Amino acid sequence: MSVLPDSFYLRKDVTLIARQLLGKKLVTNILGRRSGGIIVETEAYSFRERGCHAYDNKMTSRNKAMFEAGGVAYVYLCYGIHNLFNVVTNQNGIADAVLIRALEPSEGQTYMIERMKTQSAKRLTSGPGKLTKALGIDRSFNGRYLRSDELWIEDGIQVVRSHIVASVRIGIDYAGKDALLPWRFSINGNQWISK
DNA sequence: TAGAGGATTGAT
DNA sequence: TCAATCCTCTAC
Repeated sequence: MSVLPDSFYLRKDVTLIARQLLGKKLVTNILGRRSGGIIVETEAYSFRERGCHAYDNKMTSRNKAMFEAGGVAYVYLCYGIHNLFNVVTNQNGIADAVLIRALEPSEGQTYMIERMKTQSAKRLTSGPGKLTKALGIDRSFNGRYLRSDELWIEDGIQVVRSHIVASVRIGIDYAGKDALLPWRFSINGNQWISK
């Protein structure tokens, strides 16, 4: 297993990176409690379209991590309840990011069950707000380097192109015609995709 | 500085 | 279908 290099994130095509993140493994190691899973669902966001927090290059205190050079995390609070985890991409000053929407757990399920306060190993990480909770990711990870000791993404499984499904993104009706962009990517038939 | 609303989720 | 829940952004 090898941790993804900065060059993976620094590329300009955010939808290509969103596709290539499928099959990669997101891992946290918090206080020695290591857990992680294979990425099975992503969404691309770019400053060029209205679905993005940094649309039109507008920087705020919330989204400023998106303007960093690719290879850091952008974590923010949604609906006052859920932490959502994004991978920042592209060069410094260009606000593109990929939202990680679902994982297939591959290690540390015991810790995930504990964090989720559930008895069941089912659907632990099948949604953007759930996977952050299961992995222990909160807003203290905002701006964190993705090759750090507590958080990283490494090589996982190969996903062939024909198994990748593109569809419209979730919950951005306010984005007008940009809401119709097919920038949500998932692994066809995977059990862990969000509903 | 007040008010509206959100890249969600789980219970009803 | 709806409430939970609070931060962020916008308008005044």
